[in-house]
Amino acid sequence: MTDAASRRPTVYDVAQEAGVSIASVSFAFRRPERISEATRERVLAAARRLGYAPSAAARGLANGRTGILGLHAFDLMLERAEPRDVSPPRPDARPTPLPAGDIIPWSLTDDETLADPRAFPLYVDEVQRGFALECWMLGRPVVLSSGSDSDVSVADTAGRVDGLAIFPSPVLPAALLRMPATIPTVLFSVAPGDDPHHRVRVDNAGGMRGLIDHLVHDHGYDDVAFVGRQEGFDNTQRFLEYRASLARWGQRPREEPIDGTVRGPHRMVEQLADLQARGALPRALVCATDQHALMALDALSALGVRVPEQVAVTGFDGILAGRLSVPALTSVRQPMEAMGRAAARILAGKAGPVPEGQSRFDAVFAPRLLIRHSCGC
Amino acid sequence: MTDAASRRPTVYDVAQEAGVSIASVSFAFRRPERISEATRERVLAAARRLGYAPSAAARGLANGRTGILGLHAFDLMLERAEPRDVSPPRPDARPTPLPAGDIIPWSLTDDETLADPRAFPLYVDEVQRGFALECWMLGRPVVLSSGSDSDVSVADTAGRVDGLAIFPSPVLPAALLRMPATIPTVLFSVAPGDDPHHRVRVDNAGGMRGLIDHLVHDHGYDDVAFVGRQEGFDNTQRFLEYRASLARWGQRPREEPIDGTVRGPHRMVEQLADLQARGALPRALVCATDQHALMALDALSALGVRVPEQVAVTGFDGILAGRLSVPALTSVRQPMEAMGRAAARILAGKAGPVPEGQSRFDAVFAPRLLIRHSCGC
DNA sequence: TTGTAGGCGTTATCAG
DNA sequence: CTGATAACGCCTACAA
Repeated sequence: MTDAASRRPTVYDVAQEAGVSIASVSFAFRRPERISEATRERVLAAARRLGYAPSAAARGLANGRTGILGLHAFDLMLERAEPRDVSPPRPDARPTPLPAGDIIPWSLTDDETLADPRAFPLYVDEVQRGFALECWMLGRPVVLSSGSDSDVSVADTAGRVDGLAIFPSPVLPAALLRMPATIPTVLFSVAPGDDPHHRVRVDNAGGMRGLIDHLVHDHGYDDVAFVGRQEGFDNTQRFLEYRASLARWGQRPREEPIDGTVRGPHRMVEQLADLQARGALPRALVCATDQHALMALDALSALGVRVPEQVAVTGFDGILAGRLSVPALTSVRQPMEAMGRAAARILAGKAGPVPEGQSRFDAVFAPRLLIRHSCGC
Repeated sequence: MTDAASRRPTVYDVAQEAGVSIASVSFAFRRPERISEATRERVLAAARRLGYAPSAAARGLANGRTGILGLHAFDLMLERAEPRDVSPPRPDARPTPLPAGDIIPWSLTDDETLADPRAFPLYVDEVQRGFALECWMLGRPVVLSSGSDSDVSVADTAGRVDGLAIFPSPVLPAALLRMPATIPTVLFSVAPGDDPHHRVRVDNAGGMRGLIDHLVHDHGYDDVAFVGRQEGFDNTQRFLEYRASLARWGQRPREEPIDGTVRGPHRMVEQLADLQARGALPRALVCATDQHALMALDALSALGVRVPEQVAVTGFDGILAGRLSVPALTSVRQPMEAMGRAAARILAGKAGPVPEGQSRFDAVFAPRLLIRHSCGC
């Protein structure tokens, strides 16, 4: 029969090959102690002979859990493909044939980003790495998924895992609505709330406070502007604490923050040029994220403004690229790896008991001021 | 009944809620065209109300494919955790409780690696990123797994995916033996062979040739030593071509290469110190990988040897850390992202037809000489 | 210690 | 267009 040859071998095939029942096959893999050494050997040998690997799908179905932890990010492609041609995910994508020929020349690899730190690793990547690392220590595979907006991908991923961590996004609330309520969830960088989801986030206020204190107290700057839109929890918190901290020092923030976002259109460059033309550049630019700060650095450089002599610039997050910019970026670093690990531990149920009087975790990590040169130090 | 409340909702629950059969529920999600708009709406509404998400396990079981692509690395923990306490994966790990308190202080995060490029991103990470990126474009989730030696983790992962890409390892051959033969596999950086696995690799010889030519022809170095053990396909190929290229220039390689490996004990530092003591340091050190080269840089620096004035050093791979070292590392960069993407496309069946007369893909990518300062430029 | 049988949640087939 | 019903491959009482 062509069956056994072509099909993926199953417990039945192995059982037959080994001359035992399917239960023994199953036991051989999952309950070694409940079976005699002899039959176990026989089963394993048969399995190897047949090239048998238990189907995770079937197992997942049978015992109600997949054993996998998931990590989902929205619009990851958009975020990453920035410098290139952005094409949205398309499952039905035409085959992009591998270039023919013996050796595929560099020019066909479109790998122009020579380890470009502006594109990788970013915040998401470091958190993801922590998540993956912890999962590996826990001996669990990780599923990574990405999808946007109205996409069903979050729900789809939710159906594959025992627990899911999710990066922030404007469309997150909508996505959460169509997620099964039964699966444990960790939300990164999302405002605390009454929902049943765990949180892992950073103490934005504390970080911003330390930064402003440094700029105002140590450097004596008296005209500190904010760069970045109030979009998302992190950025908003940073902006609010920027204002609060300035107020604490008896300073008034600029009327309107400088517009900027990492994705999509903004007016950062024009606004900066405009301010320069009017001789009204702030003494310091506190940016919502490192990516904003790096853009500001570029813009200022294009305008011939010297950093930090004329204008100081600071970031937030502490991504690697900030170490490489000129001048090196003063920033507030998040313990991204630790945050990713925490999420994984929470989902795996290895994060200890939920704190007294709380229904879920809300892990707030302290960031750390990273003083480099762009602040004037 | 407590059933419907606690359990994860299934098609049956939705069907009941919507007053249709389970087939209609399934169709509502998978075959929208084969069902009336009205019932479809009704089903979707019911599903949302119940917080229903289809179980990927059940679907995978039913139609024989999971829709996931996998990427497996051996001993990833060991490779990564280098500077820290290395603890092997242990699924039964004791809970590491999240630190208590309002805000988790930095000191408890053990996140000392301030975006340390020596630890991340490495070769694996960039390939992995390419793999993930391509999967996202294809609309497919990725599962990442890691495990060592006699571990069943490769086979386990194989049971979860429709296709699996695997990083090289000394234990790879053994692991492949207990893998189901039915699932498509891509091997990174492994010697071509008769097995049914696809290959994605780099043209080590071409890269090394260009590098040696530069060192010998452009710089006129006449005493070029190799650093690194002949372990694994890449390193061995590099070593072999190092010798061949030198021979082509009429030079003789040193008797024995300088011992070094990224993991495990080696004698690189002692050997270097020894050579220095004897006044026999080579003029140039061609290292098997960037990580070897970075170690060599450290060692030479400790010995007070100036690079590149006294000894030139080169790497291979082109990881980000090489851009940050002092002096910046001359290296041969692999198009890692492109390699990761290629692997994903092959597994997804979107890499076009297998070349004439071949039974599987063997994609060999051209690397690119990255001239920085450590060679003397 | 080993075998038998039922169930896990979907999809697909085939009637209606 | 909709509804029964039979796989799909594995796990696990329960029985032998």
